[in-house]
Amino acid sequence: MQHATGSRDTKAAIHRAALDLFSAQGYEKTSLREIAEQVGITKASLYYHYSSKQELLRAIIGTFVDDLRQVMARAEGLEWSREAEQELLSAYLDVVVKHRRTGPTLIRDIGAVLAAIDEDLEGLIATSRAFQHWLAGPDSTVANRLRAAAAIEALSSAMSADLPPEFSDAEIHATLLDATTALLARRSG
Amino acid sequence: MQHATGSRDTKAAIHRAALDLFSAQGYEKTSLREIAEQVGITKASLYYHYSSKQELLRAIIGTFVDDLRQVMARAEGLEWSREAEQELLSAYLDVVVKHRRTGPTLIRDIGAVLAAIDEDLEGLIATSRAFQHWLAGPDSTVANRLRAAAAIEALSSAMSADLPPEFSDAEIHATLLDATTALLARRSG
DNA sequence: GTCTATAAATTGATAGAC
DNA sequence: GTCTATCAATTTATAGAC
Repeated sequence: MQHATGSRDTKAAIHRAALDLFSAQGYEKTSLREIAEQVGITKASLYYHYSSKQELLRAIIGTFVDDLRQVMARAEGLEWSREAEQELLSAYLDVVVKHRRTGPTLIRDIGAVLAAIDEDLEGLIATSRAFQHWLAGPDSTVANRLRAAAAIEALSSAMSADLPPEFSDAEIHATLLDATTALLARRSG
Repeated sequence: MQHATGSRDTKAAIHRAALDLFSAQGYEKTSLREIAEQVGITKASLYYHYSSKQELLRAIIGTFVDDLRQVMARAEGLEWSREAEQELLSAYLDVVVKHRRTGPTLIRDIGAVLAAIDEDLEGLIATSRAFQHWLAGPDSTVANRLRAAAAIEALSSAMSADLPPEFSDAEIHATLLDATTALLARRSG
């Protein structure tokens, strides 16, 4: 151990405190003073580890948005089939389950998140709409697009529902894939 | 017309601008300067119509949270049955569909909303958890509670999905009730 | 690596003229 | 009803000592 109480611990403690506070109060409403206070250091020390509030948010979000975007982008130009749909739903669930602890921050402060990671917002919205359209199936009526939107919302319950720790990621995955498939089976056309 | 360009118009314009900006950026990130600018008046004039930022938020939210709480509270002490479930899901959908235009603000800034309406947060969370537990059905396993959470998320897609105006409230209601029922039919036990 | 001190900007809100 | 002017508080961020 080179760092008994060294910089790694402090940096990790800041990360943890920020995740807790962002999840509980939201990004905008949480000040760096508050984070520093919880860690037991001053604001200035916090700036030694993270050069800005946005960089702290970036460290928390990690690759969540990019992972999600990549999965949705796989629908572009892909012909719809039940098999392809199962594959994409499963991949989407993999991402959501993997990052589910940072989910509340992502959902609640999507604006701040997108500003922080400097994603192409227009492109992301377009990709999201295209994915929803694809998930509506071969007959993409308004009702079927609404069912697709409901399905995507249902998948995101992996982030919002607080589940006991003994319920594994695999069980969450299987339960929500099954539930979403049943929902989508109601598509008409 | 007693008020050609009178106070009613300005107050309504403030309401509209605030709803737009809160929905697009969130409550915390939107300043009163920004709202006043969009309306074409000064902050001071805004304060003539609304005595605080919280009161402006209250005017936008209206009875949404209270309506939702009342529906969820109906599950307390009610024995579960398919018929009762359909009734409560339908009532829940009525509320969500009715208030769907203010949905984004409600979801994104739930903390600010609760602070503004001074609801009993503890009680609301308890009611929400109890409703989810009830919706899990007679065999309330962890998996079934997750399915219930997914169902509730699916219902809220009435707020997030942007649908063409010719798609009626009744159609949204019917589509989501059907989809959610199919999802819940996957409950085990 | 952490501190004190402070800068620079923005915010919600108020006083008072017109 | 709307304005100008301003207040008090808070925020993100930086400078420089230790």
